[in-house]
Amino acid sequence: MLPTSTAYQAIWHVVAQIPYGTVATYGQVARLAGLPRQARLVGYALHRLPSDHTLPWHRVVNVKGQLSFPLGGDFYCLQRDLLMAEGVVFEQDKINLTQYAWQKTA
DNA sequence: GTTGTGACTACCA
DNA sequence: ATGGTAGCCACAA
Repeated sequence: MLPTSTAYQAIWHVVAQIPYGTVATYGQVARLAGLPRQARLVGYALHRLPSDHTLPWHRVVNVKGQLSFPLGGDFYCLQRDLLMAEGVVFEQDKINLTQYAWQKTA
């Protein structure tokens, strides 16, 4: 399959395409990036973002519609704020995926 | 080289 | 519904 660096770029490319005000799951991003079953790698790719990133990483959440951070943590609050700034509503620390999930570009 | 960990999911009890 | 387990893969120690 693709070299690791290329896989990261594919992931970043997909994340960059997530529309404003919508979210995608790690698994979905992995699939769209041509990396099925590698949701974990997506998390890793985002964790390993270069310093000059300008990527909407906050639009990627886990399949439960929750943030993959400890509740109340710094990253948690940051991601939540960024999403709320885009009009995404949190209900009980969760997002309604059926409403905000990214419609895969046919 | 092996082992453990992590911004994950799917499957099964 | 909830909780444990297995599969995935890159990376640090």
